Amino acid sequence: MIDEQDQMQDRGAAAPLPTVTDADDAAGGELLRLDRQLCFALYSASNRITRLYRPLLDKLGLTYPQYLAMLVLWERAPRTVGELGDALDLDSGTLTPLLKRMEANGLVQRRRDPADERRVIVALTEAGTALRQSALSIPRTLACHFAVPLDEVGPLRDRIKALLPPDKP
Amino acid sequence: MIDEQDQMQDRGAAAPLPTVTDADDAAGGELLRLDRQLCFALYSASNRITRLYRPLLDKLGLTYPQYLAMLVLWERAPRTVGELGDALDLDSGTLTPLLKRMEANGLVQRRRDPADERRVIVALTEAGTALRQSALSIPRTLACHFAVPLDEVGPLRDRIKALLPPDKP
DNA sequence: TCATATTTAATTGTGTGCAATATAATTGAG
DNA sequence: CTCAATTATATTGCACACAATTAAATATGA
Repeated sequence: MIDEQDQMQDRGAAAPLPTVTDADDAAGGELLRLDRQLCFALYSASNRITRLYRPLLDKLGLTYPQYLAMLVLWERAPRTVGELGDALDLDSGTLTPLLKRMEANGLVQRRRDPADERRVIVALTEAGTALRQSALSIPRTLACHFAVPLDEVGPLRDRIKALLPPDKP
Repeated sequence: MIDEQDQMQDRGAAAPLPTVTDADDAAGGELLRLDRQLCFALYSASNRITRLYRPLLDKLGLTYPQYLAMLVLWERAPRTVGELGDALDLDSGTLTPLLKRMEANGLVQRRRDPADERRVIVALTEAGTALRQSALSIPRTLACHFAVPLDEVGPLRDRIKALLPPDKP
């Protein structure tokens, strides 16, 4: 009853979304609304987080993707470009120039693997290893910006990780 | 007891993360692990979704950010560049060239607002309006890739949207 | 009114992302 | 053993993102 009345009210008044009709809805029209997009929520949140990291990472001389690469290398180094790409889900077209910039900044060293000259081994320099100390406070600093209870961050992260299966089988 | 034994076991064996110690953990060291990063989950999921959209959007002659701009314009057009930027959380440095490419492709028209020459009004062309029909099937097609029950997509999306407050107050 | 401040886009420069392609090294079938 | 696939990385070209700056138009206040 109430629902039907509300619907008729919406039709009767000037439609805020003139392209949306019953047939349109059946075809998927209302699924095109921006506020219904999970993908836009992810895209927008990712952009926003990168902006939050920037002032912190500027002090370390890192960009956000470079910071992610350092996280991987701080866990285990040296690694090949391919291993780094697997960990970060990035290809060589992204990583090669990124790693060259990091090498120019003295954080990593790149060299061919003598055992297989196709591979390039990425190792941390002294400066790269030492930089980890300056990064220790970053996760907690950033978490202060989250408008969600801390105990919900873990479950939310795992939900997002479960959303899409790996695409390089 | 068991916890302490486990810890000592970890110490005794070759440490998989040699930089991680008690003092390090206290300082936030384990928070640097990539698999603990909410931000990387978002970053990676966003990249992956863009790759999933690409083959679908190629058929419409759109990139993923261009598709998002079209979603906004399909809901209400014309709009100014600023309104588009508010909706998408993007600035003119991103939107101006993006909209120029869309104009070159015949999807939108850009013109100065006669009432305020600072503003640029972005309107849909016939082709831009018509393209919506071809996009109707996209959300459902993409949802098939989600490894999460459909009734959890909405709550997950709202959780992500609530994570970070708007940064342009 | 008129100089100053604010607003709105555009421009510039750097750093990603990624498809497509290229190149060089290694593997493997015959 | 050899040469055609395969593998690992690099290169090229295009399209974002965004900080910083510029430029033009409008609003504002003394």
